[in-house]
Amino acid sequence: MSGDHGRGDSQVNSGSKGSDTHKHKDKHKDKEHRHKDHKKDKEREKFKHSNSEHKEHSEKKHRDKDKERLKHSDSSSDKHRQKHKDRDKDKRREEKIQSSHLEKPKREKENGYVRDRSPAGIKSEPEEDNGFYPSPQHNKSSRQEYDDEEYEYKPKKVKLEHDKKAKKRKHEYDEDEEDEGIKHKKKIKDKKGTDGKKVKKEEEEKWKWWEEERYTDGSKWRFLEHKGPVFAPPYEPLPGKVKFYYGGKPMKLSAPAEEVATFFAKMLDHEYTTKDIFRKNFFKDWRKEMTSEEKSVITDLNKCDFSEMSEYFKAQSEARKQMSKEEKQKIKEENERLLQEYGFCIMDNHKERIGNFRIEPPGLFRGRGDHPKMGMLKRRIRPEDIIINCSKDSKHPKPPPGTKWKEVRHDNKVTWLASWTENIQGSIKYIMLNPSSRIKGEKDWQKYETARRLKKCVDRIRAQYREDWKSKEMRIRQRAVALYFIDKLALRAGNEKEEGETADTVGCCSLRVEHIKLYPKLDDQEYVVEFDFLGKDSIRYYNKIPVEKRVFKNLQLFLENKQPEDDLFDRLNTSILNKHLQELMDGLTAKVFRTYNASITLQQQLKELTCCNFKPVLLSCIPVYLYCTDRCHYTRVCSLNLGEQQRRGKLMTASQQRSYRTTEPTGPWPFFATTRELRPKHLRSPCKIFRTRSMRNKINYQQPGSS
DNA sequence: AGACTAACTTAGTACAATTGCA
DNA sequence: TGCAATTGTACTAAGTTAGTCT
Repeated sequence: MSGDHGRGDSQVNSGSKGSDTHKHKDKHKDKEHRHKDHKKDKEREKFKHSNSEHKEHSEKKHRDKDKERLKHSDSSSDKHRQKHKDRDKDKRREEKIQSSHLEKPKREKENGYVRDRSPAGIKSEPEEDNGFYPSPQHNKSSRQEYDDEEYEYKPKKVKLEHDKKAKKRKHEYDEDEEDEGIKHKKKIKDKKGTDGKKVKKEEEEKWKWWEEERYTDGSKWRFLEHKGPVFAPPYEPLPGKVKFYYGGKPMKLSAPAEEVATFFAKMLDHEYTTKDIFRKNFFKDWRKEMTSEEKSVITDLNKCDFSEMSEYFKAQSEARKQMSKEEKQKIKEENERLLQEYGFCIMDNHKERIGNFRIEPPGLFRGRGDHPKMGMLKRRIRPEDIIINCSKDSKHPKPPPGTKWKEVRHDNKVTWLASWTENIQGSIKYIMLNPSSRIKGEKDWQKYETARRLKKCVDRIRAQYREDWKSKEMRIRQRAVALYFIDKLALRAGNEKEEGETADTVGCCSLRVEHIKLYPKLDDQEYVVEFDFLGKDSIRYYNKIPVEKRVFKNLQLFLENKQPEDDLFDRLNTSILNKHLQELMDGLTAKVFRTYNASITLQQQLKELTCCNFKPVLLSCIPVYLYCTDRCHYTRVCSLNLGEQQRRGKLMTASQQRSYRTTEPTGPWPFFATTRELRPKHLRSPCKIFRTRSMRNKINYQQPGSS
């Protein structure tokens, strides 16, 4: 059964152009009407029966009226559509920014992997808080055997060392630093000197975190020390000769206004700056930075001439390209120095690479698709905005002289090192570790393990949702059809989004009537559903796919008496769906289907397409695409980021190894091959494996069947 | 039950670095 | 060997999920 689930999807990158066709005619007028945040009604009614009461929601009157007419929603349950749109967002954001995060103990859910609960709760007092992982060298015995049937992570033995002195830690840190820092440089040298032995030795020294046990108490670490983030360099005013003109006349701007103007000038060649929303948002925010005189003069963006600024930046970037080798080397060294100083942290007793240790610099917000906030000013983040997370007994990072952190906290239930609240959407941004870190790798591993468990019960789950297509209850039918789409078409869950805050994109649960078309017959196929919507990142999803008759009939039912802007699945949301999935399998959520189906597809395709008896595990950052000639579509099967060192040395980090595990049990460990090793001789003709990004771009623009 | 949102994963884009071809 | 094409990496936007509060 699993075999017949071909992904018939095709993504067509349409950008904002595509989205135009998706706009509702009366989008603004009717904002209220089709706001996606309205909550679905309490679901009580039986599909057939309906004597339920009609809840009144005055704001939704029109819509509710329509709903009332729905044959199938007879029972009453009009959607409960509570609006909160009109809330004062700014106020909320303000509050959000001001309110400090509360440290709440959270129950760690391990997706069902770790069932044991270690009694070793973690203590927060420095004297008692110095548990270190047993070092890998001394922990060989804890090596995990891979067993498909009963694979489980074992709980990490939590060794608590009392009173680990800062001195000792410092010592280890230094040692580590020396170790890693020198190692890194050495490695490069060795590479150059083709000294294979040393490299090999270093490979062996790599920390095999996956052979160790994991925390089971929900804590993510015992000890965390880092140097804090690197801030964006301060604004450097333009040289006097570079002028801004307003209405043809040169005008000297105040530094804050000039800085924001340079953000615009730097984007002048970009299509963004021609978009009305972008210009409007930019101008509004820019004016906030102006002095009152500037504000009184500069009233029309069209009269602003940034071209001299723009030319200046172009010249600068040109000059950068033309720099001498020495100069370039100097910059490289400086970057390396910053990386060495701020790019690593000590988590438990290992030095780990930080993913993004630089704070996002100020600039203009570039949303994707038709984002209502594009062009808004992303403000400069100051130390006062930053919450630092580290262990109490670590050497806390120092804020830049004369500044303070917003807060220093010690929450080992989370993985981030620093966070701040961003001003565009009011969301929180984090500084976290690199994918090669233990903490990311474990999570990744766990993800694939969950997918592997799904493999064991996917037949049951599919049988179940097929059965549910016949349910008496509308909500169950909707749930079952949605799940079928998620499984068959690899659609995303599709959360509801707050209108006006983001681009109008949807996923499965948030599909609207206008996003599908039903064709009882199309060409020589029956029961064809045509999907046309903007998904994540406003990438257009366009697909025509034949579905089973029952699904088709259900869809017809769901569409009855609905307006184009109404929800297709009006009795469903991601929360309902995921709760259901959780009951079907521990740890199962909608996204697991994507992981599972991508993995199984990769595996099947490799099996089908390769003729050597080996399991290639793709080892480079090159995205690999498999072309399924029978279905006329391409599937992106994988890509990953491999660090420079690994790439050069052809080493694979643990997390990368995990990333490439597919749902099939791999035995002790698969034979690894890189994409480069996946040569034509390994392939069955006439299959095609594409590995280039340029190919991906071609693929993305390709309509299904048009190849 | 729904609103809110913290925390984390996924994924596109820009540009730097590297490769490969004439 | 020089330049165009391709690939790698950093950055950060846009998702998902689950916990908590009302």
